[in-house]
Amino acid sequence: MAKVAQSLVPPGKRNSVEKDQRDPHSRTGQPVLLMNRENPDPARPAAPLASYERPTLQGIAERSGFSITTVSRVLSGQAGRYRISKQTETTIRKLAKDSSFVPNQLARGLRLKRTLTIGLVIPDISNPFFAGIAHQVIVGTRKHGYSVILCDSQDDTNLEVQSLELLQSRSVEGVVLCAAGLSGEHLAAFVGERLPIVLVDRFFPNIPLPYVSSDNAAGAKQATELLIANGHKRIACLQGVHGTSPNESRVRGYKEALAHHHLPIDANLIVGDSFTEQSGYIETKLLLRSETDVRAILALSNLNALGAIRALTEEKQRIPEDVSIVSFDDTPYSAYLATPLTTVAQANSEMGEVAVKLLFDQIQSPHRQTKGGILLPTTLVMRESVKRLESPAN
Amino acid sequence: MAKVAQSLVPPGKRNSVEKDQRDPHSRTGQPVLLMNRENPDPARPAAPLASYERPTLQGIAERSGFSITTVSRVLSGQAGRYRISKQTETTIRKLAKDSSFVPNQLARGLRLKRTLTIGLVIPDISNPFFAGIAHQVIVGTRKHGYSVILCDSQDDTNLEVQSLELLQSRSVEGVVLCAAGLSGEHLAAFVGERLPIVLVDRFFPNIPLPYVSSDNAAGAKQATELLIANGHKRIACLQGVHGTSPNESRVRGYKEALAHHHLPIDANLIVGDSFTEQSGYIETKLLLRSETDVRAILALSNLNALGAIRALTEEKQRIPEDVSIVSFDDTPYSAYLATPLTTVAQANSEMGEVAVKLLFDQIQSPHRQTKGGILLPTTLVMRESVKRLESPAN
DNA sequence: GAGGTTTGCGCAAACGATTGCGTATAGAGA
DNA sequence: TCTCTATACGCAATCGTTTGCGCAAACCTC
Repeated sequence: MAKVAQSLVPPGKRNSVEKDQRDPHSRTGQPVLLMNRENPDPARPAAPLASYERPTLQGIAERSGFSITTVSRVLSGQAGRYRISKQTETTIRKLAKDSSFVPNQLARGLRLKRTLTIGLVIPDISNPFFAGIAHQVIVGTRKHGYSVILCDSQDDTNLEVQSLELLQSRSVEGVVLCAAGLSGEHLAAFVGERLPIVLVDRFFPNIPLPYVSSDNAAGAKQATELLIANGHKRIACLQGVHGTSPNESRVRGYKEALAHHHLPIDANLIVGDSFTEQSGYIETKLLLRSETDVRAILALSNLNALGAIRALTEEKQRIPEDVSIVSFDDTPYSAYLATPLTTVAQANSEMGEVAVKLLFDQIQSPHRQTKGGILLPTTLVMRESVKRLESPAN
Repeated sequence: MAKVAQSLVPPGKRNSVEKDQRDPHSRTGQPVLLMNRENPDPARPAAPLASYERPTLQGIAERSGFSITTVSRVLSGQAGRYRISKQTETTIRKLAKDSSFVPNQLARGLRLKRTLTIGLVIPDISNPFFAGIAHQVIVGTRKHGYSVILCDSQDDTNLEVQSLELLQSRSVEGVVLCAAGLSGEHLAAFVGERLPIVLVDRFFPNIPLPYVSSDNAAGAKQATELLIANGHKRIACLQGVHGTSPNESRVRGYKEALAHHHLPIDANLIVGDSFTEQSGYIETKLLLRSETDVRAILALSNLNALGAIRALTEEKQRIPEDVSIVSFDDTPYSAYLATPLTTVAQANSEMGEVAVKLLFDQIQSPHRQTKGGILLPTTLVMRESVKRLESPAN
């Protein structure tokens, strides 16, 4: 208590222990600063904290007269455990608050090997589907006291690997990854690592990383069955990127539904190769020209559906009178389209939530390898884009 | 070169300097490791790098026989500047690659006081408008070799301040901020700081921070004038959060257009208090009941417009036959709505780009205080939601 | 062969926080 | 007076990098 800066302590407290708490190295009797390795010339007092430098433990230590150690213990809430006196604690706390001390997380992370940071890698944050996931991941991790470094892989596996390495170099404690690419080969290097990873949306059968995704097969099956139940027999399927798990599962669900109802699977009706509006547009155009008996479309993404709608409108096909549509992904706009769209809604914010949970399970108990994955149910949102075919039109 | 791991160096090179480059502390003659403070017992060789620990400069140093210093210089590309021999460089580079060394950015940041990281604070990343900005910011900063820590402030000034402090504690070099709140008071504490901040979308006249936003006033004015040019005189304005700069500017633009055409400004026609669908819906409902002569609506956000559309549909008002609408914010869906929507498109990805530019201007030359802001022009996207009033209906 | 320059590299002190020990003091007990 | 035990705190190493000096050996020069 002796060397507390003058103004900070009641005069009555500046008492007999004065000398005792001086720096033991000092034999000269003159007041000497602690931490003199930082301030080699004892005659020159430490410069006051420059206003533009963030205060450090050392700053507080100098001002309070206590050691860095003690300041650290107080400010990291360990005062009790280390028997720091109430007096001292109050003094230091006040000083810290006054100088608005914020611990340097770089130094902390370096020493503790805990950065309270996770990484999030997303193919395109401006895609509302991913944005929803990201939102939930960010809010969820914050509840754990963590922050997130967000990387946009632009759906490029090279950038994705780069991002993963970058995140590693920043010592994140885990990563939520919406993977790009088909094979997942590029992720193989990361499975053995100390770095916990959780896959979201897309996963890879040959890569043993835990994942959360939608039950895409069930969703697509249910959607297809809705169309079948409404009398449709020839149903086109506008698909997305071949080889990705969501796409393959959806196509599988589509086929299963047909098979289950003893309907033929016509490869000519399964078209497209990208989740974009373009692909939906072009493939629908082509379909309308070649296959005149198609009166129902299952679009495997919202953008595919948008493209289909544009093509149908151009070709003067009414929805659902001429052509019925069911689309994957529900959006805030789905209900407001010219024909409110019947959709398969994915629980994307839940996906974010579950991903966070899986990740923190791994972070908190690194031994227990969480393998396998979780499939979240989809829900079919009925609107007005499916017409009941009364007559056996086809 | 003496202590280079055997297999890594041509035998011919292991020559006379053998003894000289030994650890000078060693008087025993036995081979002693460098950095013996790390390995206090000279008799016990360093354990091989545990496979689950990321390699460090030290690991490479031990394996190569060179000092940490030299390894650092090679791997940070300073070999030339410090005259490290080609031989040595190759050896070290190979070793680094083989052990897939990645520098620890925490340590690097601590030492260099450069973290190559910026912060991005967004009210709600799942909002497509903000997501678009975020995307551009992330991609843009990556080009500079920076990563971004993303915080979702959930439109709460407390969380926003917390986020800013968190970012500071993580030593980010700058922040792009889509601010919440009205006054910007909570940001005052950050203006004098070392931390460069760029405001996006919302800004505050009393807070001297650089900003990028849309020229909201001009956009609203142009939209209003479009309605006026089509014969509309009583134009309702569905506004958003009062007091925010975008809202106030848009309302101002709306009023200017009316005034410019000598039309009365009726306060009863300026309604709403939030950028949500709810607000648009409710206010439109109320308008339709009280003001029977309103045949045009200017919605100050896309969600406001959506709410209005829902209300109009419910009330059997056709768009644009009965009521014309112009909305702020263009979305991928705007063209696909029941009535394709005429909108004021904001250049949100440009906003992200400019924000990045302004921020890096500040980061790279901290002296030059970039004050004031930049307003990006909006563009009026004409579609079919505005009807020309031929007769002098009102 | 003495002195000067170039080459090639290492020492050790930072950066800011944490923590296992150690230690000086006060008070208690004998 | 001496030992013993809480009490209240400090020392110094450590996390992994970077960098200003410094210092040999080798090569040049006259």
